[in-house]
Amino acid sequence: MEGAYMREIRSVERTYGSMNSTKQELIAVAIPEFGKHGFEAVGTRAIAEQAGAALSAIAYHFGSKHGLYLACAEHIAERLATALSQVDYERGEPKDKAEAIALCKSIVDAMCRIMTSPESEAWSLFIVREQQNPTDALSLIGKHTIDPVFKTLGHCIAICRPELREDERITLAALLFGMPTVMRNARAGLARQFGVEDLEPVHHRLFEQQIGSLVEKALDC
Amino acid sequence: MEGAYMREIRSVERTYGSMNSTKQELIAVAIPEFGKHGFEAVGTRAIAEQAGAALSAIAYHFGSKHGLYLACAEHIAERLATALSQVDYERGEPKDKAEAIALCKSIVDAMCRIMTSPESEAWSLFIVREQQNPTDALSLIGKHTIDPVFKTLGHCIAICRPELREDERITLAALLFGMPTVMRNARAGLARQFGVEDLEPVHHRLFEQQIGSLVEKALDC
DNA sequence: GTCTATACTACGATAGAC
DNA sequence: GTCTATCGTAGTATAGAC
Repeated sequence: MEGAYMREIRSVERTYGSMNSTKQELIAVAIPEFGKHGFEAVGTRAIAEQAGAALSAIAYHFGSKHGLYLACAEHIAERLATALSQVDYERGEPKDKAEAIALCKSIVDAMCRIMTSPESEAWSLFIVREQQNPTDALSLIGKHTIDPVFKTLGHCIAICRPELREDERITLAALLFGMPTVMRNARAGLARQFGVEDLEPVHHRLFEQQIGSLVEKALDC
Repeated sequence: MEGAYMREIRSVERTYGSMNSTKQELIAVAIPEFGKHGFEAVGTRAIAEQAGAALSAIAYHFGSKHGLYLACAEHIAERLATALSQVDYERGEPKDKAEAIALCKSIVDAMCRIMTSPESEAWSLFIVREQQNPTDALSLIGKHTIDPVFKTLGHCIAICRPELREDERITLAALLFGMPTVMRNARAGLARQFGVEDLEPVHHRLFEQQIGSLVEKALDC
């Protein structure tokens, strides 16, 4: 569907930059940097240089370093929303236990993929870091995308484990939802346990399997 | 047991400083600051001021800001080791499945307590943060205290779930061990779900319960 | 062992030329 | 829209008095 013409346009955009290429380049560079080292640890000069832009470009496009950070957060929130919405809408309301379990597994699976896919590696780090010490707007933005999924998870748990109170359901939902983040947060420690430099796709698969079976056990009581 | 004499000594120590009171005060101030805001975000001037010491005291006692950070890590590693060793040694080798499950639960419970106790709140934040982007010496120090516990966990899992391969056991151990950290890492998001400003002891108890039952389900297949 | 004073570097933000 | 140049502030580190 994509002819040579469009490919050329895109190539030109990449090479010489049109529209807001600097703006987008700054965001593209900043996300992995903020994710890896944290907001304060990253300097505006380093970001600008890596993006091939002048220091003042940050102030021009985003007002301040913090503005750039927020722009990164918004960019990630959009991507995350689309990644999670795929799961939500391909299935209807779960009617019985089996459907509820399947839906939960697909949600947790989606989280696993988000946390492990190399494409999204940069911003999964960003999210985890921000989740740990939430700043103003970002937590609000992020929650707009996470809340509906969380609600669905709670609904499924209510179907599978009707004996649980609401606060117990919330707690369980948080645990299931949070498990995929364990492999992100404890990454360095885990790599040591496996005797490798860094986690590989094989280990991600192992995690997905174990998490999946744990979700089943948690719901099929 | 503490007479006026000792109280006076202590008062003198506080006021004029003897031995290494400034040194210890600097560590005591730095741990929660580094934990809350991260290494780069915390200023040496702020730490010194809060500790009632001069800026140069940091350079004198620890060589540099990074030296202070390492000293904090060592201090925490000691405390963590004692907190976890209580669990390890009060029980012998687990001989049957029931004993293994009980030992696992006590380990995970200990982690929960470490993650939630107000006393250790400051350094649980520090640990989680460091675990996320590990720096030189600290990860080595921390692992010396965590590895034995992790090994015990793997041993218990081998007893309960003999059908699992070694890499699967490691994965499961990491998940069980990591669950208590979920409530730390996702703290802000969780508080929103519960509709409170910050997590309260009630919520911590809820987590401990749900985690406990999840551990049982994971092992009692 | 702890303080004051200071040198040096790097940061974020801004002004103004093109 | 992007650059260069510069301002004020803050961080680390050191020298020297007490």
